[in-house]
Amino acid sequence: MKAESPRAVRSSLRRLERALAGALDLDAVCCGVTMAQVHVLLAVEELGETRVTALAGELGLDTSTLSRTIESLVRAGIVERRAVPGDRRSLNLSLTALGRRAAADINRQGDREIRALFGRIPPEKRGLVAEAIALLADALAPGRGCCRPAGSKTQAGRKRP
Amino acid sequence: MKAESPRAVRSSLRRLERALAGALDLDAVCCGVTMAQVHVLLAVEELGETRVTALAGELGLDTSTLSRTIESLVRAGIVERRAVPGDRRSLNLSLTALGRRAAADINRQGDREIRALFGRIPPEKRGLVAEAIALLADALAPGRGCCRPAGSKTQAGRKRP
DNA sequence: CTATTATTGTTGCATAATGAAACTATTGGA
DNA sequence: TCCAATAGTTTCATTATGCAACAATAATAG
Repeated sequence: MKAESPRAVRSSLRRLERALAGALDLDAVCCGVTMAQVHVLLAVEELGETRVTALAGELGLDTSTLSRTIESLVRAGIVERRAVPGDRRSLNLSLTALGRRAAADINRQGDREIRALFGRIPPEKRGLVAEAIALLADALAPGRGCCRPAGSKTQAGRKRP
Repeated sequence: MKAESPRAVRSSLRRLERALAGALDLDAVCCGVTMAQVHVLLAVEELGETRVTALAGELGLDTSTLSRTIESLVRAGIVERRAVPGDRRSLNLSLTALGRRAAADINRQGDREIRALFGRIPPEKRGLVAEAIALLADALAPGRGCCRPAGSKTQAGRKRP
């Protein structure tokens, strides 16, 4: 089977998917925040000031999911919601001082893990892997959304008239 | 920032993680089974006859989680549990005819998506990306398990004497 | 200017996925 | 025989998530 046969690639991608969830996230989960919180926290750090809607687009999540995750980060004193002068519906999101410290901790820890990870990759392949990760992430990011699981017997959400 | 700086790599890996969950899984989710079911289904297909315990190790999941997912696949007529002659505790897992058809469908669909994905990657980079995926999956697979989220206020599980 | 429509974020409901501990049945020694 | 190890299942709690309904506000049509 050729190395880049779709089948082999998919098999590796599935392993990758599982391993990423269990490796990247857990680093941070150990630091007192959950997976979802880390994603949001670091996204806010990268984007600077944002809104719930922008963040939802960035992370590919529903605004309701984001709203709740942000609420938890606000309660934890990590994220700050500030009113936007011109529009009373919108809220600007930003990291608090505590949030910036948390981000720094998570980044330190995460960077360590990445170095450990790359330590398990042959030196002459490291550049290649780093480049491929970026290429893959770019190629995957655009296509999103498809349909919902068919296992659902009942529909979620309300139906009140 | 150098392309292979830990920070840049992590950023891409986070995007990759999200995108993978939203792309790979959803293919299959569209086919009437859930994410978790697809992982198990394809793992059983790849491994041939297995047990719950072996599968749990392979996928990095708890046996209780696997047990439930398998139960659902059995109810769906996709997986078969057969007694093992020498040991009445163990059960051999295998795909039914329906399961093999489901796997074939999922694989066809998945392969299409991989080809589409690679279509969005410059031709001269495709071999590199395929190789890197395998390298990464291998480097990530070993290290597993760490600790649990700190958000949990109460402990799960029973405490009955 | 008012009525309608769109946008922003939140809340209620349902579901999927998951781990840990307790439990059941069975097996293999000491 | 009695006890420890093993295989799988069940119970409970929790995180993460989406959809639909909602409230408040803004923007636009008439």
